[in-house]
Amino acid sequence: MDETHIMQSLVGVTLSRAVHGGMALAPSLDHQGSEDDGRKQDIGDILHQIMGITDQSLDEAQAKKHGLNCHRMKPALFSVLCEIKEKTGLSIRGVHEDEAPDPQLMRLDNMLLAEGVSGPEKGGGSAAVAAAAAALGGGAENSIEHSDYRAKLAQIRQIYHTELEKYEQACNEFTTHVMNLLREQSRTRPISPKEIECMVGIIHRKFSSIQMQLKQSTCEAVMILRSRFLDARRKRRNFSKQATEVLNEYFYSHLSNPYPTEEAKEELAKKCSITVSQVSNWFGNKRIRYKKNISKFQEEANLYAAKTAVTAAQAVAAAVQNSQDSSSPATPNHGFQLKDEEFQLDTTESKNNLLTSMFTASSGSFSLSSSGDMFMSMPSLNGGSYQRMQPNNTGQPEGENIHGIGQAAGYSEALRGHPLYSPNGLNGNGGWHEAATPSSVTSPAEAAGSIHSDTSN
DNA sequence: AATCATGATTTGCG
DNA sequence: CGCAAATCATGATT
Repeated sequence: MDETHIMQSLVGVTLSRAVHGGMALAPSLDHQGSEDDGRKQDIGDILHQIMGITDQSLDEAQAKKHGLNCHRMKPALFSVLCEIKEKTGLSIRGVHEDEAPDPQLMRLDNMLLAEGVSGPEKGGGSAAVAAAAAALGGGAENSIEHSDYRAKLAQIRQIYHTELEKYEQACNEFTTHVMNLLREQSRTRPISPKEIECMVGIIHRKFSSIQMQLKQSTCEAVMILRSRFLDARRKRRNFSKQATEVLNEYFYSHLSNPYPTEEAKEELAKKCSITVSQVSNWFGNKRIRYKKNISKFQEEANLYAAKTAVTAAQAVAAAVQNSQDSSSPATPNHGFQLKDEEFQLDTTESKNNLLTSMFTASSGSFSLSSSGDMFMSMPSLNGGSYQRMQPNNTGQPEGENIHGIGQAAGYSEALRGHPLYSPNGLNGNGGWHEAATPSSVTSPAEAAGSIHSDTSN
């Protein structure tokens, strides 16, 4: 509106100046199409005419202007204009000196900074990417997505900066032009420096609103990019083998109560480089799918139970130093061969210590309330935190104690197949294990027995 | 391409 | 809010 008007006059001024200053327009158009002389002649004629008109009108305008400036009534007119202006008092009207920070703009700025779009060239960006990666879970396997994400982010950043610079430049240019124009006009009408300042302020505000739009759309683009890359559902990745291993180990060793506490979830999440909610998801899925048909998971259960058992057995062996048994030379892992994986005893140390103390303290039966969870709770260093009694399974702990040997019952819960329960799940009351498989499990039962005897003696 | 496996989400309950 | 169950959606396998 106003600006366009100003712009037009501004263009007029600059053009007239350029022409008046002796800049020839002809040369730039002269050297094209040199083959057709007649036509060139025509063009030349037209050009001459145009130039003539321009010169003429310019001179005319200039003369008029000069005449006006030199008119004897001019000072009087000027003073009248000043008076009117002062009376109407529209000189410094609506000057927003307060420079409102605009919370929304601040928000956008902060976000862009956090996303690494603005701010330091690479540092912030990679940090944001790293955070995104952490949220996504998984360590090294999704580095491809990282680079993809980073590339796209860099692209956005590039566009953002280019546009921002363009706006900045355009703003400055325009401001300069307007200021020149106003200064020029101040000779014929009263314009105070304050007014020029005000005008500049208006221009800046206009441009900053455009900038905000840019920031807004950039933010939007980043959000879309983020959601696209972080929406795990769209790009589902299987957990790493090791993570599944850890989770399964926990699950099967806590089969009687596979509900990890918040702390346990955090621990598992850390171990598996996944998020806590992913751990929760995993256990949710696992529980439901295990329960749905246990037979399908029997093999897996045996495997992990065996693994735990052997792990424990090894630990026990190490602790006891084959001092007291020797009564059962049968090979400990007879019934279940560990397939291929080796299990890391990263916490063997603590386990050994604990087992040692257990054994040295008492060789009899341990009346630990939830011995079933014992062996897995050991490595977690915070011992009892995993033990959460399920109100429904009232019969369980005692049952294990009936067994007499806490350790054996502990790590071979799955192996035993819960012989103490009625086959078809005595608890239809909604508790875990209402459909526990009967002792069908079994084949490794002897193995459990062997270990049992191993350790108990 | 069918099918299964599996992680994530939605829905409904207490 | 945490869970179970149903469901969706994608990855892997055949």
